[in-house]
Amino acid sequence: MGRAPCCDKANVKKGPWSPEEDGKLKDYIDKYGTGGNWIALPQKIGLKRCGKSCRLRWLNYLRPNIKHGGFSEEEDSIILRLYISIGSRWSIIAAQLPGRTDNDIKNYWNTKLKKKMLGRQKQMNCQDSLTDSNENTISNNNNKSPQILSNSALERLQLHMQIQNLQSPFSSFYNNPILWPKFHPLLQNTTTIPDQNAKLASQESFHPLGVNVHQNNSIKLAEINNGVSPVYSENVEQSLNPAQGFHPNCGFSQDLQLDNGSKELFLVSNDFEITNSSRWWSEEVELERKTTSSSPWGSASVLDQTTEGMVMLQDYAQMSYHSM
DNA sequence: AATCCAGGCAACCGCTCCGAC
DNA sequence: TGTCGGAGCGGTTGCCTGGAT
Repeated sequence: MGRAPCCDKANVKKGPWSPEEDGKLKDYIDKYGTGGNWIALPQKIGLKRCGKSCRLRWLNYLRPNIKHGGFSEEEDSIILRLYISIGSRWSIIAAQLPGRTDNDIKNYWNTKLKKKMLGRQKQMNCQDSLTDSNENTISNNNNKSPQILSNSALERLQLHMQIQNLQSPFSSFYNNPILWPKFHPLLQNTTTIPDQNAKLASQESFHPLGVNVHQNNSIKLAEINNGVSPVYSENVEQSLNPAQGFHPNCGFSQDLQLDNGSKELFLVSNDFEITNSSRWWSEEVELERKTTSSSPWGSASVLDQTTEGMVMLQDYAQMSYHSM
């Protein structure tokens, strides 16, 4: 038995907003605010729109100081680093970019930035298949059978495979579905765990990388954000709270240490050499990386590529349970 | 000039969260 | 403590536009 719809679908207008509708909505909110009830708002104004639609229109388009398009390199790097760190939490990412909306950032990532970062993906897959046919059997199977996974899952899996390259000394170890069947992307669907807590609990025991990541190069997430201001907001802090669904310990409880006392998130990185075959970002980005004194990921030189990979893999672990 | 196709983006859908009762 | 309903979020859809053929 589903929920009652939030509005009368039959009598609600859909599709693009007209300038008149925009004007009505903006004028009303400028004068009276939203009144804390989006559902009732369209009736007050006389708009034949769903309240949710009004809210979306206001937040994404009519709200003052909204910026559209023209993302700067700095914004690119912030988006990239946050996506790697926390995944597709667009609202949290948007909170770090004044004037940007979550929808804008989401669209920008899906249409441009992601492609930029995955630019070398195909080429690298070809190289990998020549050098390590055994290890890439699963990857090749994915390429041949995209229907097995959704496009997004496949894409994340491809990113994941790149991270495995980053962790090359152990990749064949933890990529082995026999050793880690519960967490293998192609096998995890065969594992039935009744509730999310059980999934999270089971992930806590997954430490394939724990054997080599404990070194002393701690960084503060705040420093990732160009050292200007803490990258986390109250929302981020909330999202990092296991009770709120984000589990910082997903597979990496010893790598991610949440210090609630100081309200700073510490990540632990390790050092290793970046080679062409282990690089997952595009040629374009790599060129920039080599030609600039600071990291192309922004001024956060403390965020080495290893950390990028580590946190992205953690994020992948998150994705895994969401897709189950 | 007409058609096709891919990219970009606004908007919708359905789900979860969370506060009020 | 449980239920209800609004708010918020992320994924997805579908339309529009511009470039290629």
